[in-house]
Amino acid sequence: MFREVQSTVSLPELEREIIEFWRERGIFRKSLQKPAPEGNFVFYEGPPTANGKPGVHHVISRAYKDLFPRFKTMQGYHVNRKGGWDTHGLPVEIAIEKRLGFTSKAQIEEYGIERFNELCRSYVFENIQDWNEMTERIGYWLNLDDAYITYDNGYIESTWWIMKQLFDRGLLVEDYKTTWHSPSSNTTLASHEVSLGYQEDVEDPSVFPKFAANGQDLLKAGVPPEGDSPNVYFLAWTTTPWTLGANTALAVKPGATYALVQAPKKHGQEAEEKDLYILAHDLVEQVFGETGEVLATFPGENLKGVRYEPVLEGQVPAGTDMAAAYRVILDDFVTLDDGTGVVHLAPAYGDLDLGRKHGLPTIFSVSLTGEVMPQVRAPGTSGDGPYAGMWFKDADEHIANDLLERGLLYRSTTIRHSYPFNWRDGTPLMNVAKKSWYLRTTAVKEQLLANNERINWVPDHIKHGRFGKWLENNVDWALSRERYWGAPMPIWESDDGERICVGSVAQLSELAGRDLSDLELHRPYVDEVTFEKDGKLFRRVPYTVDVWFESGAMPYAQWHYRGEQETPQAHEQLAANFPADYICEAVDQTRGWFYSLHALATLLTATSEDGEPLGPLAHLVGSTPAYKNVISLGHIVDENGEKMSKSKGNVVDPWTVLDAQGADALRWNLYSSSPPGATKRFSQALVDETVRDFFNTLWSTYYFFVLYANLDEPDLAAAPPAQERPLVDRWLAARLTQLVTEVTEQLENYDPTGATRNIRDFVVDELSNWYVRRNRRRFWKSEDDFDKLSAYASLYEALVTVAKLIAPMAPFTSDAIYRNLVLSVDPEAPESVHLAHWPTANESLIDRELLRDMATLVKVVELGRAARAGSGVKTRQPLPELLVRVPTEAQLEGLKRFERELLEELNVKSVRYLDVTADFVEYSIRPNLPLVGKRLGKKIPALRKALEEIDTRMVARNARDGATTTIELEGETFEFEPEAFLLDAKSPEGFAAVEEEGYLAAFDTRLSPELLREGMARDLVRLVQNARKNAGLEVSDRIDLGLVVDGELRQAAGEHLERLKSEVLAHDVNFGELGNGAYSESGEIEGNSLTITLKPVSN
RNA sequence: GGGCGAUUAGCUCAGCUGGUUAGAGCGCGUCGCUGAUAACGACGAGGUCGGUGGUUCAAAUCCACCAUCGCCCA
Repeated sequence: MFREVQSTVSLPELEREIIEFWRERGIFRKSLQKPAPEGNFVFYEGPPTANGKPGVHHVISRAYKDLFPRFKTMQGYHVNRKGGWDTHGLPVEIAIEKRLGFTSKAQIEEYGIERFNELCRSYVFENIQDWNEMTERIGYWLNLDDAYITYDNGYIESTWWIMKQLFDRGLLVEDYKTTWHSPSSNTTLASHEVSLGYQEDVEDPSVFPKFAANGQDLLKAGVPPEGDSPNVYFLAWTTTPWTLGANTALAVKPGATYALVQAPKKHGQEAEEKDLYILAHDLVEQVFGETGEVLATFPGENLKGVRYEPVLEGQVPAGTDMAAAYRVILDDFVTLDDGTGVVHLAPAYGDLDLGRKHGLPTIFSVSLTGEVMPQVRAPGTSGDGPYAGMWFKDADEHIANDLLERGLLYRSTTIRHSYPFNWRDGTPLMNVAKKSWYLRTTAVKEQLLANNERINWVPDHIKHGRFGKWLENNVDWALSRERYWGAPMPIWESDDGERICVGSVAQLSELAGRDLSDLELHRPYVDEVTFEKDGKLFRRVPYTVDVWFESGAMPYAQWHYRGEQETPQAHEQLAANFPADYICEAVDQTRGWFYSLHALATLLTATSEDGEPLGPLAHLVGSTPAYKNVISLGHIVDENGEKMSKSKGNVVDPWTVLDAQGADALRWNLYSSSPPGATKRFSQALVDETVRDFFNTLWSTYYFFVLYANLDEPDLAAAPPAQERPLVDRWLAARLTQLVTEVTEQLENYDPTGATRNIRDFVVDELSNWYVRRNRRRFWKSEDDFDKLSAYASLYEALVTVAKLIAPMAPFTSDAIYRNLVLSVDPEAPESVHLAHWPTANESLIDRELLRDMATLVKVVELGRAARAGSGVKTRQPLPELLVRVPTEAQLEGLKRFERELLEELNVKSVRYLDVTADFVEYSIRPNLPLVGKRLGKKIPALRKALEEIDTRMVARNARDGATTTIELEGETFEFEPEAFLLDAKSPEGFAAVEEEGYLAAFDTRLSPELLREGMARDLVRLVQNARKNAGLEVSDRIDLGLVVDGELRQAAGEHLERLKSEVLAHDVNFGELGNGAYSESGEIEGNSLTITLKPVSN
């Protein structure tokens, strides 16, 4: 009937069979083609780069990605899972540079961009085979045949189209940008390259330049003129003297107190002349020690706008308006922790954003190759300055010395701090403003925030935390890169600065006057395309585009979408696949892909306040974020909470786990061990525990069913409807229904942790260790066909439903169970669980009272087991009577429905139900705090005291009768409903009893000879069963049994002969030995020795 | 330096809007049970709920500060 099932299973082996089956029968393809009455569920694959071997962290994100498309497919959605590969970017270039032994960009150009990019192109798919194998092995269904690849011409052309849209709206502009620049190789470094090169404990100058304040302005500012000295200086502090020529402002802190101080002209020359200084009052002592005398104090605000003299001039670009320069500004970024509280600002070298904020001009002191410019000289002098051409770090000392000499430096010393260096050649970096192309995301900041409100973040704190804060502090997106292996920026420029942004190959062909449809859109080929327009020659700007822009363009570029040039079908395709219903990546993508998708979608779908389309996609899809639900995964660490890294040797290779425990166990462990956003501790041991705890239990339940169903061949189609089955079956149906409802809701809320834990508890605790254990006799013993068929049908339905519920999480095991159970009964059913429909809950099966009563039974059984253990009487020995008390009358009545289960489970002959006020039960009473706490407030301690002295039996009676109890507390009278109190029943004297929260179970342990003999009979059964097992018999084999027993034991065996025979499937029982090669073994029961002989007989 | 998150038993984790005696699984010990289960059941050992202070009749839970770890940014 069903395919035979082994009692233990090798999941990895099973999974390989299922993979083979999926492949042969094209199950994934069929899941895409099956009817989708619910429409599209859109999933976006965040593209990985296939250059390295995939690790556990890749497995985890793919496991989470896979779950929801499977779930939604079963719910009747169509889920197109287009794969994708990220191919461009600096890490690829660096890998190639490393292979070629290059340390600078010049070497790349010398080698040839064409050859270099060719190496990059082949490198990015170096490990594609490993990726594909891993993807298939873990059951990640993704359409890899039709994957998008970011280096494809079509993909690049789509990014061009997007850039043109933004350029035309004035959102793609060129401006200065602060970058970490390596003057040794004249290159901007990417942020992660910068962090590679940070060095601790670097010695740098620490100088205190003196900027002469304008006396008139000071007067106006209310700073009192003091003494004879005409010179009042702002005392600043800097570690980069080479930037002093680029100074255009000084900043002070609003709200802070500043001081006018008289102190020596130079540090360490106390006896000499004094100067007047302005600095933060809090820092006077730190700077001057005992040598400074505070003459006056005033708020920092007073200093706003005061002019001062620069100590060095710099190179002023043509057209720069210097009117705003050399004044004091106010800004909260100024700190009073170190320095002087007066900050020297050089917008060109690190303070660009502050400069913008305060409208300061940007002037320069050092070239991009690290040489000091000739314009750097003392004000009022002319000709090339004394530092012209000097390496900028070498100039520091000369500048400091000259300023000391000119009386414009109070002190020159050194400090140790961390500073970034070029990670390749160890030369210092410069923080410098360079021209760069920006995407003006700040122009749509409000829409970015508004769209974020429409996204469901898991975990939810990301929404207003990490992501929301990032959006609130949004700065324009620096888009251009001075690199080679990337999508080229489609901007062509004439010598006089006219720019054309090209939106398609067709447009470029038109401009160039030749057909470029075969043009390879990478450097260097695209650089070779120039054209003339209006008599001017246009060349492409030398930049590539930030790879994050490409990834963010994926919703459009994966279809090679190019807006207005497209057919209606192409528009439809885009609209049907945008926005995403679900995406999932690790938390580090918050400012990566999560942001790039969000920013581009917001820009492209923007509408004006009155709903007019601004972005080119607004008319298609309206204003929308790029995704509606997003899971941001925590990172994975080893079992000690440490980051996995090769150097620590704690990296777990996914294949060791996949080969030993299998993909389902790995997936299930990932989903259930902690919520998606949590940092995950991971070890193979934990996955192994998942196998033992969940999969083995599920499998043995399934094995049990198949084993007995194949013996009995029940006609499942003829089973009575669930409502008409025995109580315990109806209970199982009710719990199963609840489970379906809950799991569906949990998955719809993107809570795989809750769903997997919920299913695990049902399968292990309720299905296996309660239902099957309690009911197993019904499967192999029942003479009652109705009862037996009900049991088979109930277990069958539970197993099939569980197989469907776990299908999205454990796609292999679920399919193996489903296929055997369902297709053996109904060959017309879908051939894979992944083509089946998600279970629906029939709420009418949820019988609340039944659920409550079973819960009561379980509780009483638990207490009963504890009481039996405490009684010293072994469980096999029947006891005469069980005494039970439960908190309410309703529960008591309900429990009576399960009396048979109670008697069997606790091996007891009868049960006595105690009235809730039964005389020999003592009570203690506690307040039900959640209920009365708020009402009583400060009177709680008084109530506790009152309850110690109250007549507990009266309260118990009131509870039974539903009457209120009146208690006076501190002069005030309170009426308490029965629920206001919790009654704990105390164990009666002389009984083996256990009580908890108003439940009580007690045993009468007086044993009669009859009961003792029954206990012996059960011992006998157990020994015979053991002997059967030792003899290597099958469960269903029938035997002839020979018993050599004496005395009490002989009598016990005689009295319970029929039971013995049926329990051990004995055809015949002889009191004597069976000869002729019968299996034989000896044992002992209660001091009586015995010999068991048995041999199988044919049925 | 800033932002976000975490910190509960030896390990992995639950603990909802403050409220009964802080729980589960694994591991450990003792006992029991077993012809579906590499299981199961009972009992036990194991916790200053990261620390300090505060609010409250009542704090693992709320507030403040601090510490450690992780991620992101500077």
